[in-house]
Amino acid sequence: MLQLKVIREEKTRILQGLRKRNWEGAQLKIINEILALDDQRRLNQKELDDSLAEANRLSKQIGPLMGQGKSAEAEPLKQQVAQLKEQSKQLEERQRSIETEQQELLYAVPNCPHKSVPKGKTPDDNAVYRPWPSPMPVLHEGAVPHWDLGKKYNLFDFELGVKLTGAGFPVYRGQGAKLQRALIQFFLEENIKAGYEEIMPPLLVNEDSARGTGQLPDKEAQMYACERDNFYLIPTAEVPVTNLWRGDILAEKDLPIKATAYTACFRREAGAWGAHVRGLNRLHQFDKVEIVQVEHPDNSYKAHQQMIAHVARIMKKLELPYRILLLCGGDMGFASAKTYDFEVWSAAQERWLEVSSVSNFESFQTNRMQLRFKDSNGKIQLAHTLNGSSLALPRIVAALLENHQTPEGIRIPKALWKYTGFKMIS
RNA sequence: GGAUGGGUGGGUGAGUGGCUGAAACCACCGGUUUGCUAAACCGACGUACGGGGAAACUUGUACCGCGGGUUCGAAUCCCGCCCCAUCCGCCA
Repeated sequence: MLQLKVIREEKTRILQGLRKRNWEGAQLKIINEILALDDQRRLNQKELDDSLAEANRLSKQIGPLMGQGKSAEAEPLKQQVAQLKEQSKQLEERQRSIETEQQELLYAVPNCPHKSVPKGKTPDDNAVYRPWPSPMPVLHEGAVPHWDLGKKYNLFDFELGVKLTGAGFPVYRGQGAKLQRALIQFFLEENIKAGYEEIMPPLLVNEDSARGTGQLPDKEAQMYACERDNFYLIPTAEVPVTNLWRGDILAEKDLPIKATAYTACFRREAGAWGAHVRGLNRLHQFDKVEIVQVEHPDNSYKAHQQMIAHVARIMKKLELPYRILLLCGGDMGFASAKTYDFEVWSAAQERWLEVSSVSNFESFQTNRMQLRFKDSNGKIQLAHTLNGSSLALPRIVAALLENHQTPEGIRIPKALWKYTGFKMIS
């Protein structure tokens, strides 16, 4: 969530940013409501503190009096304290209700887009930040989509997944299974080479963690929940990995923290099914390697660019056509200040598929999870967090199969050979 | 699932209901001393939200797992919850 201090001090900038997210009159009023509540909160706190201070002062006099046996003199003091206490209780209740209301409003406000984020309402308004520079690949006669290739070479099986679990839970097998493992290994190794520490986190997290990265309270419907134990299956490794530092106050020299993790990801995606979800395009369970950075606010945008360059390098090694989009205000995630999407070309479906979303959240997540650092002046400030996929497997597999298919079989890019152990799927 | 013991500052760990925001030690930071390093010594050393101040800083309140209660006054007493450790059972 946005920092109160920032809303107070940079209201104009925040309002401008929210307009970029297509917020209008009524919604924008929330900002004023938050600020009005803040004035109330501060006023009320002063009153409360004064009341408590007076009660403390009087209480301190009572002890000695009782010790000296002057209970008659203590009696009126006791009554005064009792009165103050009653008053404090009311003020405290009021304070609590103000804070709750303010908190709820703050939760409803998305991150303020960076000034470089373009205006726009839908995915069509996203800017192509880096187009694919070469001509699109031309497939041979009789080329087919990945779901047919999967069947033909026995790489994955959706019917079996339905038998075991339900739709959206594919079973990978044979070279298909090994390809998954090879990609995971490849991505992790690339990330480690780039200075990321490998993390293998739990796949179930508690409520605090889900709240820390912003999955709760709003996106409850997206996560699978184990109600009995109050755990959630992670929708992305971002959740457990970022929460590793929840509540910490880091030293400035600890920054940046760079972490990578492979995990299975679980998404309910309720109601999102329909067109364009065939095959591996959209699943309830999928594999993903994630990169996360905790950065100094001064460096987070530089880090953002480095992450993009890093993901681009991996895409290149996979020999797949891709482009990078700069998302418009209307298409950005709730918590993000700036997001680049990587899209891979699916040659048989003839459309772009999102395979990575690299975002700078600035202090939106860290404010919620109180992830801070002590700067060189000894001041404590919120760190910035960034994350991105490097990469999500299913659509990469789809593109890989489709783009690299030949009449003789599917060509495996050279970078993967040492992980797959085979150069062709046939 | 059963039994027992625990949750105090970055860590270890004291704490008879008022003098405890909290001893001591370690770590960290600043300094002194010393060819260098080490050691020794001295000092500072929590967080949040308010008030005052341009700032350094100062001041109020809250916080000893969380939430309630008793009391003029709670880290300390009472109740509920959560979490952790160990042992037993089950188990890859």
